[in-house]
Amino acid sequence: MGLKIYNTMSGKKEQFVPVDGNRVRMYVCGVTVYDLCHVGHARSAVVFDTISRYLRFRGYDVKFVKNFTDIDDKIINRANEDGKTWDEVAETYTQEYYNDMTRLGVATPDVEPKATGHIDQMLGIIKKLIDKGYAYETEDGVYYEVGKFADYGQLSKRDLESMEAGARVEIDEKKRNHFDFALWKRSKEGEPAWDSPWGPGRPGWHIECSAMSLEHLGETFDIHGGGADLIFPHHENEIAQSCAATGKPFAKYWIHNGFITIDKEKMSKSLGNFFTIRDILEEFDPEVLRVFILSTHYRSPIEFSRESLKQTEPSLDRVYSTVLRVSDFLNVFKEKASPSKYDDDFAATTGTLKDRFMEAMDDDFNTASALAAIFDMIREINRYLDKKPSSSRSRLLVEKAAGDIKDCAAVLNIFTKTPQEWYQSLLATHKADITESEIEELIVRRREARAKKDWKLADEIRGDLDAKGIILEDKEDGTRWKVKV
RNA sequence: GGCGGCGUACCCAAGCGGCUAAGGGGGAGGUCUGCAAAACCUUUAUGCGCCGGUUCAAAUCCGGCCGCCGCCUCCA
Repeated sequence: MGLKIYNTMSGKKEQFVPVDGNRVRMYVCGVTVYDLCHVGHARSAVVFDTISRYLRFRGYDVKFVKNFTDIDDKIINRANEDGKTWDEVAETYTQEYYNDMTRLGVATPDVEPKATGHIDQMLGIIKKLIDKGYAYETEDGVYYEVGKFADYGQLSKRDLESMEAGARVEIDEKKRNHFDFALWKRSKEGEPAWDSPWGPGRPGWHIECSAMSLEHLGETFDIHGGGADLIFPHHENEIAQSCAATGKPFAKYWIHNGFITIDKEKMSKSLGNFFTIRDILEEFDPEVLRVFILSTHYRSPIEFSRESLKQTEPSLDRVYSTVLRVSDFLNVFKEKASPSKYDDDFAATTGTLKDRFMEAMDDDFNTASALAAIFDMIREINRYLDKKPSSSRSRLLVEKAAGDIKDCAAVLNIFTKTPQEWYQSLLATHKADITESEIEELIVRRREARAKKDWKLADEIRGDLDAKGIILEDKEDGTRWKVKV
């Protein structure tokens, strides 16, 4: 079978075959560091983080590059508004970005190039494009002439004529075609500038990705990703620049994630209908957001709401509850019985998890279906533990099943906490009006009451805790507290 | 106007021609429990926006219609 990936270029799922043996080189467009990230950015980051993790899990030797756009108009505007310099703004929001990503469990890519660190490479490409006749100079700077690139529009499936008809942009007389785009912008007085053969200025947006992918991954690489809104013009323009400059194919597979919507509309800065990552993480554990994102296929839109996030919480709780149950089982395990048919049945279902998980992930990274495989296994474990197994095989079987779940969950980078950490996190995000030690204290008092069969007091304590969102579970070896979800 | 996508139970969501339409949440009933909780069991879509068509067979393919969204301007 093997891995299949939906390629925006062909509009179909294709068998994934890397350009160079087992090596996979992928480039993902990162963020422009001029403001805090919202959950739309979180989705893109989580999706490509998961894709890179799965490729590694699949045994590929992955080199993952994700850039920072640290110079552009939005950054300059922000700097002017805040009375800071452009690089202070970029630095501030780069740090904020790391802050958010760390909490979301998004691994740091192998290389995180910055646009301003690759000005020379950009100038080199621009020069090449001018020499080859793909670019021209105006009084504003240097522009790419889209009409010169025969395949222009191949990714976004559009042609220049039909775009002209619907164009809503003002016509810039200095450009030969209004879809021609800036490679180099001459700086105005007081704006940040770098020296170039065309005068002091700054790079256009698209050229940075061509330069950084070329520098770190070479002329042709495997995967290029980003949000679906980057298909046009950004990725179309990257293709035009890179292919024209190198004469080689650019990226082999184009992967684009769908949007997060609010009231069916795309979440975006300009519409103002966004939630920042940190606002959401005030109210929810990061894994809740991560599972919420991965519950939907990466290309489909996700309607965002707190209600949906609240619906996701119990599903995580179910997993942690089982994890706790498994460790309790292993801790007090004593061999008593001989192997039975329950063991055989459980062994049979246990063995299928990874296969089902991989089958789902192989099918264009179907994380929703992959999660279902994990939940099925959670049920199987619970079902098995309900039988109070105690054969010599039981211990190994449960350990194996739990280990498989952990392996699969590691690809999605979820269920990484201990149950204790999970409940503590819920205590914090739910803003429960009680501390852990207060809960422990009440549990002790209730235990004393129960020992005296004072059910009235015991139930009163349970009731008080319940009112504060805390649930008690009486087990053979003591009482556990959980946060109501 | 051009191009792309979406519409599956009370909610979220897989499914891409063929086993009883995954999985999670919620509801109802039950087992277990001092009472609970958790867990498990049963149940909750003869039907997948609507209407036709192709096929032995369609949520899945084709045509039409309705509703919604995205890109074409910065945008993950």
